[in-house]
Amino acid sequence: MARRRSVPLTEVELRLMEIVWAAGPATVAQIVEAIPAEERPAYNTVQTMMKILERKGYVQHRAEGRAFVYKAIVDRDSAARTALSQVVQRFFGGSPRALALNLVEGDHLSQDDLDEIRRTIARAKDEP
Amino acid sequence: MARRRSVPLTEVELRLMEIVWAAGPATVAQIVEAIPAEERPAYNTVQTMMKILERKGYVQHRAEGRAFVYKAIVDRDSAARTALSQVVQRFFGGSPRALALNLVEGDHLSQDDLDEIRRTIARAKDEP
DNA sequence: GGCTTAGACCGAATTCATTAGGTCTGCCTG
DNA sequence: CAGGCAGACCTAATGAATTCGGTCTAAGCC
Repeated sequence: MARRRSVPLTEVELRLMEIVWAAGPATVAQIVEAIPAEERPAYNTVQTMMKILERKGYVQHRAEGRAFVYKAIVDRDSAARTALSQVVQRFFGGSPRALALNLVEGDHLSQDDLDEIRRTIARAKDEP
Repeated sequence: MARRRSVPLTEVELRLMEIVWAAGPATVAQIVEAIPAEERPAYNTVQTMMKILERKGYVQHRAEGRAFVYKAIVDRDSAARTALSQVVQRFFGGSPRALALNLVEGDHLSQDDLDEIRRTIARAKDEP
């Protein structure tokens, strides 16, 4: 089995991935346009970042006319899971249970949140 | 109110913080010794990292004899909370509830885990 | 056919993380 | 008192992340 790279996404990389995840396959130009003008980086910057994201294994490109169309090959859920398990690994001894308990015990959640979680657990119990 | 820096901990930085959290205030020499010989970095490396951790606001030092004793000024729970809320912010739209539901709905948790979480929620309900 | 232009490619500059080598100084020991 | 040593300080080197400027090329236009 080949070694997975799975380098974590940095802030800017995530910003670009969000666009590709939301918009589907896109050219560099389209990605750039999707960024509000005030914070829009240079075309070349995005181009470089996409190349890095491809090296990291998050996207693939194919030539379409003269442009490259980049397509996500890691979905958002998967990236979220990776990021989350990083934290679980680093701060909760690799135990998602510890994290969940911490969430429930801390005051991150409202009573409504807790109720919904309880309902969800009850529901899950019925369909194993 | 002054602006907090709260830079996230990198992998190596966390490694050193774990030692300080576990052992309490320690000199650079003590921290170095707490690392298994096979993976032990140079004294100077640790010294530099501790200086960075101080700049980032995770530790403080006081001179004790000729050596600096570093003391954590951010506790582990706090760091965990920061790291976690990073992920919540980045991948769960800032909603801890979304994360909790994701955990419960995904197959990260065993039935036992879910039961315990439910019990914990029930318990929390009684002592608001 | 020459000009314009979009877009890929290359390389440079900056900043932070990580690792570590020298240097300097004051304390302790023979 | 000289030599050794611990430990702080400064500096450097490498590598990744970010940001772009320039260059080159091929397609389309006049």
